[in-house]
Amino acid sequence: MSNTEASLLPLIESGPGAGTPCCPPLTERPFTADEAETAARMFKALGDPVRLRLFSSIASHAGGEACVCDISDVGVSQPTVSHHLKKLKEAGLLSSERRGTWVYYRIEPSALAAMGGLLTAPPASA
Amino acid sequence: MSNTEASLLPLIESGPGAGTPCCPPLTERPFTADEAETAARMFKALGDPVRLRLFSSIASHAGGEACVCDISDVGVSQPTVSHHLKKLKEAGLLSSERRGTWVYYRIEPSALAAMGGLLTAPPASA
DNA sequence: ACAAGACATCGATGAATGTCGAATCAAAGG
DNA sequence: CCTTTGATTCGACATTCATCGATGTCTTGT
Repeated sequence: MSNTEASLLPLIESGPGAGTPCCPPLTERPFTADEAETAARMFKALGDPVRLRLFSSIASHAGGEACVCDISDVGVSQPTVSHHLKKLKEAGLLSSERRGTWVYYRIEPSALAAMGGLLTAPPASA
Repeated sequence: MSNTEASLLPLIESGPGAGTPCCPPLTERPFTADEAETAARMFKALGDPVRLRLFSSIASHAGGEACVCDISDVGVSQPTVSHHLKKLKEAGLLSSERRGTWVYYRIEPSALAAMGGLLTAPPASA
């Protein structure tokens, strides 16, 4: 009931205005403090080996989604897996949905695109 | 343990074989433990607001390089700036060179490309 | 109603991290 | 040689983080 996650600002807008990433490419101009704060949250979310394996497992799964039971074999305990999935969800990289007994996690494509946009840097055109 | 950094594996090959990134795209298949360990180091390096501002400042600077004195205005002390630049260098994202009084840091383009490659994910083709 | 399975939350703990001031090193100039 | 300026290293500290076992919640099947 405690909707703690509602207080977290979404890193990627999912409603109208979607497709407008949080920040320009890293090479375009120096980031402001706010932009850096926002973008760093996403990078930090993927800056852990366990989270990266979980994310990769889900992303490469059929349909871009997977149930927890299918990706829990990453060498850490079940509560730890749950903890990391929560972190990825809070960073806006995943969304979850319960279907019967199982909970399915799904990749948030816009977040993936936003991070790719930060690193896509063709400065030759300028 | 004097040469601590020498024990760190390079994240990006800079000799022959350059252009072969450390890992496939995140969406291609589940990462192995080793791949996750390698890729997570790069993401973690950019997972700090100060480091992200420093990196962005250098990347957007003319010539893709900048001296420390030009990018030290990020709200933290100068030793802290030096500390973060060292971290970025250890992650393979920057290289440094002393020219007279000043030290210049430069973006490592292959590292930027490698990270972009991880996030470049057109799963629609499958 | 009860038991079992899947997943989340809680509380604790050891390790890693970001930050600073002081000290140190390196180059340039008087 | 000594001082000044730019940058790194050192030592210390507070905070954050990853991890675990125990417990709680939700759903299904008996």
